[in-house]
Amino acid sequence: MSDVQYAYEEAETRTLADRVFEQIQTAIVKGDIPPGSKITEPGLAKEYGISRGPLREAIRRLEGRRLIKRIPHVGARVVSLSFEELLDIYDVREAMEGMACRLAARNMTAEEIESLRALLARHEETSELQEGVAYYQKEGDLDFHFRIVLGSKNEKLTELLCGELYHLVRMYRYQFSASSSRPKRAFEEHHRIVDAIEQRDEELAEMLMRRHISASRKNVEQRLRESQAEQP
Amino acid sequence: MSDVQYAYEEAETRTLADRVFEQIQTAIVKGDIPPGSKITEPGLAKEYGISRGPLREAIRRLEGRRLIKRIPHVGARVVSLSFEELLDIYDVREAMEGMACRLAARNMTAEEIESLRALLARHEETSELQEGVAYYQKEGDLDFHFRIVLGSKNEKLTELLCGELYHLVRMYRYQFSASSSRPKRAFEEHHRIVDAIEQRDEELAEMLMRRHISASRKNVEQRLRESQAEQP
DNA sequence: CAACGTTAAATTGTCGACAATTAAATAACA
DNA sequence: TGTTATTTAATTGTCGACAATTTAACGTTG
Repeated sequence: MSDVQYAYEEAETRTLADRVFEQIQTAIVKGDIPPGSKITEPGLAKEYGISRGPLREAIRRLEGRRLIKRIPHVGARVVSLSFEELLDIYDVREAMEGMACRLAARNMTAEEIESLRALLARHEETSELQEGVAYYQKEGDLDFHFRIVLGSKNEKLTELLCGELYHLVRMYRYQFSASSSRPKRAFEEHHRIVDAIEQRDEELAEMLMRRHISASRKNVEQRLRESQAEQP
Repeated sequence: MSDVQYAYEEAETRTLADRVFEQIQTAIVKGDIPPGSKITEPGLAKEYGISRGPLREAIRRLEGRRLIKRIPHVGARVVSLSFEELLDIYDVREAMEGMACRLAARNMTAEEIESLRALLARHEETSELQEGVAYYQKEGDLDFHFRIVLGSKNEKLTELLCGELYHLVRMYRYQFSASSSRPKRAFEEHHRIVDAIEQRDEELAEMLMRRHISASRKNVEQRLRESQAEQP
């Protein structure tokens, strides 16, 4: 966590509010501040060693990013997604990442595609070693999707997906994690997607990505309904 | 501007920062504060009659919403989109509104569909009266799209489109406005979209919406390139 | 002892003052 | 006259104090 390793000459020029914004954001995304928690200003201010002014600015920025919900004169809480919202995210991802994949087939460089292939190969190795460890697999899965979004070269698409939706996905990655039979399927699907991108087949690339996300949505939906039926 | 007309018993409970946030946002979206303008804190604070504290919080929230870009120790500016970003937005809209239209065909109530039909009828009237007035047409066009997004009943989709992208569309509605031949076509397309929604034909609804947005993207792209060629 | 009202504590909202940094204006020099 | 230093002004960043509101704790009363 120390900044020492980055021995930049350019002295820390960022603002306190900016740094705390990122710290709180990663804390939320990593789960250190769980969904639904209350954000108390004096508490966090003391924790981060700053006054309430910059802290409030950081909170307002997170509010704009929809990671925090605020009620006037009452306080701020980390967002907490319902089952419906969790599933809603999949539909949004299907639409946007489908488009991202189409654009990636158009705009990715040969080097980027090759690097994507290498990433898949690494995943395949580690997943052979650690069977069923869905956690690592999930982070790797996001890496894959992340690169394709970047490959679209569409700034707005990237902002919305990487700067907003993926935070939520990471927050709820436990709920998002697929069943033990999915990973193998997912790998195959990833490979086919890269194939389509490499062949510059935009339509196929979009279709495969949409199916891929739609399939994991169905998977998660079923699991959610099961766990919901257990404890009503 | 007086709040007197709203004789709510619940006294104005919102925060200064909240109100100013909305005021600045609408000022930006309406063009009163044009793209690229500098936001000076003392200036706006005096204009809105508040201190810099709440004003800064409002700015940070707008920064989170990506309507303002800030550079530490230098200042904040209203975002300013390049041609590429302007076109990028169309691709994002094609993807998200296509999905919204698919979901609307699934989830819109009969009343909502009827109301949508009525809206189209009103537009047809006014557009017959005022030929070629692209401005009104454009606002009406957004109304149409707005309702379909709401009809999707997907909260995340609605947040991202209505709470983020549409602000940019409104900001640049002048550049976004189509050529004089488009409105007639657009009307027909709108009608077909409503038909598909009414028939609960999800695939067709999505496809028609995607074509609709893709067509106006092509239209705008051509116009942008022309005006770009005139003054390089 | 449950429900209500009152008081006390804690939290949020707002402001003005001061420090730090950047931008502008002026002066010095080639 | 044009360019670089230096000083000045303006703007941004941070803090602590106080007011307003909500939450909690407490005691009262039926």
